Amino acid sequence: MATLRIGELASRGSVNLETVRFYEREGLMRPPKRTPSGHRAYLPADLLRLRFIKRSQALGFTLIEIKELLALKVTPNQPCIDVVRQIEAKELEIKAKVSHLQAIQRTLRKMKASCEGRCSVRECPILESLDSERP
Amino acid sequence: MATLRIGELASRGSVNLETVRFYEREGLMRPPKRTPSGHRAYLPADLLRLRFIKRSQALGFTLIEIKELLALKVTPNQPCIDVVRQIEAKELEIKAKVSHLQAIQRTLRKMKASCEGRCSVRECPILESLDSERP
DNA sequence: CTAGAACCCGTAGTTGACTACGGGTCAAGC
DNA sequence: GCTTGACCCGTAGTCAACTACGGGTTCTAG
Repeated sequence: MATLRIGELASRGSVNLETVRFYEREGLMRPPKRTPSGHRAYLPADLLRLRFIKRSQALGFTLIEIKELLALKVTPNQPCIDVVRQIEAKELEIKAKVSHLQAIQRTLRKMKASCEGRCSVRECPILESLDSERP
Repeated sequence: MATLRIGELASRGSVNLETVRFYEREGLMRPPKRTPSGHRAYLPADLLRLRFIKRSQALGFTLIEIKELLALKVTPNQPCIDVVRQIEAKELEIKAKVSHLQAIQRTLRKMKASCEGRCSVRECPILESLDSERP
């Protein structure tokens, strides 16, 4: 069947070739078969796996978490409840990040409202609030 | 006048002592006067400066950006327009981050809605979508 | 007077996710 | 047959923001 060399795999997965080797070292990509001369020969399934990694990453999963997700796949008959749990945990995490950022947004908006940009640096209320406001 | 040793400054600023030295190396904290034996002797203004750094950081500014903000303060008669610009740029940046995270949230919610956690890993629609959905 | 905390310094290690380097081998086209 | 590009490997460097280490001084309380 059609195998892919590492360069092909990398470009079809839109990642750097070194990244593929890195994922192999980190245990995210499985070590592929080798040609007699030692070059990596990937199967189409490996491209799927690479894309799985990139998509999970785009959803905010760390490489460690992705490794966990991939580990779940090795027992295909198990119920997928752990997958759902991972998704829920990530949802909570992202929700927390969003509220944190929104709190920052409110503070920045207040700061901007306090100054028109026409006062001097010495008396700028924005800089003053950075000096003295609660952290 | 009352000077602070580095340990005092660090604990009043709620940072690690090594962090203060690090900020000095990085040009964020000014090198303080020294006692005859070589110990750092900080002035109250240095505590303000340290807090300025931490507060700016809590608002999402990087150390490099904070250095820029601090640099603005050395010309106290200049208009503060650049301060306002920095705030506005950070606001935009955070807004972009929030929308990115919200897009992720929507995807995660859809995923969760697609599976009750009772199917098997082999056929779990969440894992399938991670395999095949657009990145 | 001495134990032990607090300080000094330069350097190295941490985290996460890559990315690059250098020196060597292999494969494909002309 | 030779050039050039793709691959091999292990190691080291990058970024940000610290944090720790080790070995040496100094200060302070009992």
